[in-house]
Order: sequence, then structure tokens, then C-alpha cells
Amino acid sequence: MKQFIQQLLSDCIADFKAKGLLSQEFAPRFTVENTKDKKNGDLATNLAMVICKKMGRKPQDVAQLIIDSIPASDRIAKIEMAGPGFINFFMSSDHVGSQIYAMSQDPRLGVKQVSAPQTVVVDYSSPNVAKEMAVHHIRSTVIGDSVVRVLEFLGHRVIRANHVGDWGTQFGMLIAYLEKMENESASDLEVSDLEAFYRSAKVLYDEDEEFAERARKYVVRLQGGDDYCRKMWQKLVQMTMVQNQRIYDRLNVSLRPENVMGESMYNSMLAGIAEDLENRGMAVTDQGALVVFLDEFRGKDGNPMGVIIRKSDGGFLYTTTDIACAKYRVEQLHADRILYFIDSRQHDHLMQAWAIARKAGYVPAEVSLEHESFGMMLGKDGRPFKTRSGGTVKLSELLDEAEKRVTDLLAERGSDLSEEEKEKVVHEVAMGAVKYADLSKNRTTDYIFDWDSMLSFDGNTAPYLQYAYTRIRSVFRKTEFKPGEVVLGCPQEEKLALKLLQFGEAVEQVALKGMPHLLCTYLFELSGLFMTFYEACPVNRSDVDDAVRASRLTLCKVTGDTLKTGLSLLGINVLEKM
RNA sequence: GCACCUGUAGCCCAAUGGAUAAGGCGUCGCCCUCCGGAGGUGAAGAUUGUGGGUUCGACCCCCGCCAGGUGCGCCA
Repeated sequence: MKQFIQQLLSDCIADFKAKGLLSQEFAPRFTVENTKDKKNGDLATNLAMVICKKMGRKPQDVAQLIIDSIPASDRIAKIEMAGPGFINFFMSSDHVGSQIYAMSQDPRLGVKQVSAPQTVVVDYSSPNVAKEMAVHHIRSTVIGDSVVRVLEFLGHRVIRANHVGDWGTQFGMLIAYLEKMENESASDLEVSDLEAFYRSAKVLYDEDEEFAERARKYVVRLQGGDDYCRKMWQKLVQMTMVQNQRIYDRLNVSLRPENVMGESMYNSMLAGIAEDLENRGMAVTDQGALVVFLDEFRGKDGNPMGVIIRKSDGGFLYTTTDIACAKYRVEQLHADRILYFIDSRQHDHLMQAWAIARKAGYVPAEVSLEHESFGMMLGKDGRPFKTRSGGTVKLSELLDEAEKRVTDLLAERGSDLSEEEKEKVVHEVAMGAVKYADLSKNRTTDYIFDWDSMLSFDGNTAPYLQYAYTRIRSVFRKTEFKPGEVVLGCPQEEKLALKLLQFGEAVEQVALKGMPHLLCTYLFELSGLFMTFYEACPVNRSDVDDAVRASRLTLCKVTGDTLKTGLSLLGINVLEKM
């Protein structure tokens, strides 16, 4: 519908140009938007206000000229000029009804696949090896995964990239410790507590000189490609990712083992990149290190910032890895667009790496690099989030607590669900609530970690959306669905129908901006409108006549399908009962 | 010191430069003789940190200031 109006207005502009009212080269940037208030119609444009100056007339007069030039259409009931020169379009309710009927027949709910699919690399989750995922990892993981689902739904080719922290000097220490553990216990090692593992290794490293010495030797051997160290390193990666995969599965995150593309993958590219930058004069030796100076970034002394590509000892830092990574994604993965879901602290560093990658021609201008940054998770004291003992809260602990709270809630209010059903409800509601708490926020600011707000089941939460869905399902347990012509007889029906038609826009916005909260907001508003409709408009009551019932059932059906599809794009499952 | 991010009601949070700044939590009311009360419905609560500027129109864009967070050469 929006496109239809846009076309009408473009025709109108062409008409004005033909009549000499506007110059040929003028390309006005006007908008057509959904109105917030029904009294301003369903869609509104600011076109008159945008072009009135060029025409030398009052905006209201121009608006009237535009209205007069728009041909009559059975899709539009009424067009009005309002306020400072808005043009408000009132859609014909027959047309809206027929669109809803069409949606009920379309598994994609009217959302079209893109005509020019892109290859999009999405970098998200990125846990560290030999560490357990903590609560803050949920942001990148859950938001990235939702954007992945949306992009795929729209027809793009998506490459999931789990940029696991699997490289660095700490691996000497970890290998030495793993070796010690294996020597001490006869059977194969099963590390259930990675946090404790890492901590103990660190303690030993700090206190035992002999151990530290061995650890340092192992780093060198690992980087040199030594078989033994390589194998031990692999074990560490394996151990960690098996545990992380359990979390992904539990959270319904679509990452798989084959999506792991860790930092170590780019290792073999680093020396070549350093050499290339040096040969082309982009990098120079400074105090023994190979450095690229960037004019657009200033260091502490106010001079162009030096970004170290190669350390004076010949080693590499993570900036070089990120340059290589971007290069790889362009050259090997043929990315058209690369999205990084990484916390805001890395922003400067990423910009530097990308600036170098662009200058070197590794990433051409037409490939877009986007940092989808978000703030840190803070404790109630406003400091980086730590537990009383100084550690972090494990993600698995948060998920356990979520399930416990849902279990308690079910017990509290009593439930006639079977044990099997209950288990499913507990799981889906708990995971939904936790994920939605993060997905629904756009905030690039830091935010306070709070059990209660993260595990709320009231208001703008996933359980509310899941609940709306179960109410719809409940309707269809009582009546067989036969799609019928949709006749919008009351304001509640009209508002609901109009919102349903905007599903595609919400989905497209998420893909464009990498912000799933736009879809959350949409689904929450949709659920609210459904609840209101449902209270006001009986569907199954005996005094409702058949035509009205068929119409309302179709609205219920399309709402249910939209909720189910929308939630699935957020990685959240619906339930038949709860 | 420099750079990046952020500032909206007691708390959380939304708003492609558009109309009366939208919701949620909490607070105070009302609603199960009717399809599921994890609900509906109403009320109170905001000089959008601050001072300028651009614009027909600014939470949004530009400049100054204040406050918070983060980052700034050999960790990742």
C-alpha cells in the first residue's frame, strides 16, 4: 500500500514537471509514513511541504494541487489536506479486508523475497576458548542470530561467522595446565567447569615458575605449528565448543560447530599482510614495530595514531587479525555486506582495522562493513558487572534461574497441563523471556543487569506474545477455521488489520538496520491490538452471525501466523497452551 | 589530554526531520452471568542534561557546555 501511494506521488511529481510547475532535475525527498493517530488517516506524506518552496506557493495550496491530481482508486477511501500541509490517505476498508484475506492464503504473509540477494557475513556470539559463556555474551549471540534469521527469510545468502577467541599468548598456559590435568587423572578429561579451569591455570602460572616457563615454551611451539601443542590446543577448543553448543541449542540459537571461524583461522595470512602493507609504503618501521599511521585517528600526543601491524618481536596483534578477517570475508566468502555484533568498546579498534583494510584495497567501497555495537552490562553499582565473589554470572545460571521462575509461577497458579507439556512450557517461556529482554532493546548505552527485569513475564515480554498466541490457538480448538471474506466492522478490527499489513515493513527494517527491537515493538503492538480486539469483538459467541465470525476468524488466523512467524525470526517458539 | 558512545517520567525503554513525545514496570481506580486475568480498561507521572544555531517543523542535524561510560603503541 505504501508503495502504491509512493507511485501515485511520483506520477504526480512527473505531472507537475510536465506542466512546468517544477524543474526537471528536481528530485524531492519526501516520505510516506504510517500515521500514529487514525484521525490523520492511515498513511501520510509530507510531499507538499517538501516541494512548496520550489513552486513558490503555500504548502496548503500545493497539497490541494497534489490531491486534485491523484486519480480515484478503489484502494483509497478519502484523501485530506491537514495541518501545515500534510496529505492524509484513508485506505478503503474493503481493500484492507481483501489484503488480510490474501495474507491468510500466503505462507509468507505478504513478505516478498528480495530481488537482488546479497551475501551477508554475520559475525556474532564469539565466545572465548577455555571460558564459559557469561551473561553478557547473550547480547551478541541472540541479536546476531535474529538478524541472521531475518536476512535469510528475506532471501539473502547468510554466512554465520562465530569469531571464537581461540588464539593468543594465554594458550601456552592453558596447554600446560591441560597436560598437567591429563597426567594426574588416568581417564579422558571432562572439564565441567571451565571457569575453575582457567582460574587454576592462571594461579599456577603466577605462582609456579617452572610451570610458567613450560607455558611460555608451549606458546612458541603452538605458533610454530608443533603437532603436540596443536593437538592439545584443538582439545581445548573442542572442550569449550561442546559446552557452548549446548547453550546454543538450549537457547534455540542457530549456530552450529561448522560456523566456527576463530581468530586462529587468519593466522597464516598475517605475515603476508604485514609484508604487503610494508611493500606498498603504507606501513613503516617505528621502534622496531611495523606501524601504519592513520591521519584520521589521533594518538595521545595529537599526532597521527600509529596502529601496530607487527610487534617488534615479530608477533601479531588482533588488529592485524581483523584486517585479515575482513579481507578473507571479501575475497574468499565474497561478502557484499559484513555485520559485526560486537560490544562498543571495540569500536575504535574496528574502525582502525577497517580504515587500513579499505586503504589497502582489501575491502572495496561497495562492500559495507557495519559495526552493530552495544553497551556493556553493568552491575547495580554502575560498575562492570561482577558477582560478589568477583566473577561473572554464567549464562547457563541465568537460563536455569529463568526456568526455575517459570516452574514456580506454574505451580503458584495451578495448571492442568501434563508433565510433558509443562516441561515444554517452562523451557520455551523461560528462553523466550530471557532472549526477548535483550532483543527488545536498541540501547547502545551500557545497561544494568537485573534478574527481575530480565526474567519478567508481564508487559512487553515474550511470554505476553506467547500468551496472545495461545489465546488464538484456543479459539481454533473450539471452531473449525474456514477462511472468509474480511469485513472490518469496528475500530478494533480496523486497527488490527492495518497493523497486520505492516509486518513486512518491520521485518525489512530489521534487515536494514540490524535491530531486532523494531520487530519486537511491532509484535508487541500487534499483540496489544489483538487483545483489545479480542475483548471487544466476540468470535465464537452464539449471537455472532456466520459472516462476521468467518471474518473475525480470518483476522485471528492471520494474527496467529504473524506472531508465530515474527517470533520465529526472533528465535522464539510459540506454544499451543501455557 | 585526545577520540568514540550515551543522556527522554521514580525505574526500564521507543520514536526514517513531522501533527498532542509511544509503551512497559511500579503507584492509584475499574472489568470474569460472555471465546484463557501471563489479560482488558482508566488516572496520575516529561521544560527529551544544558545554552545557542539550521528548518515551515528538531528527541533526532550542526556548534559550545555539563554529566556518565569506554578506548587511546607492542594483551585480546
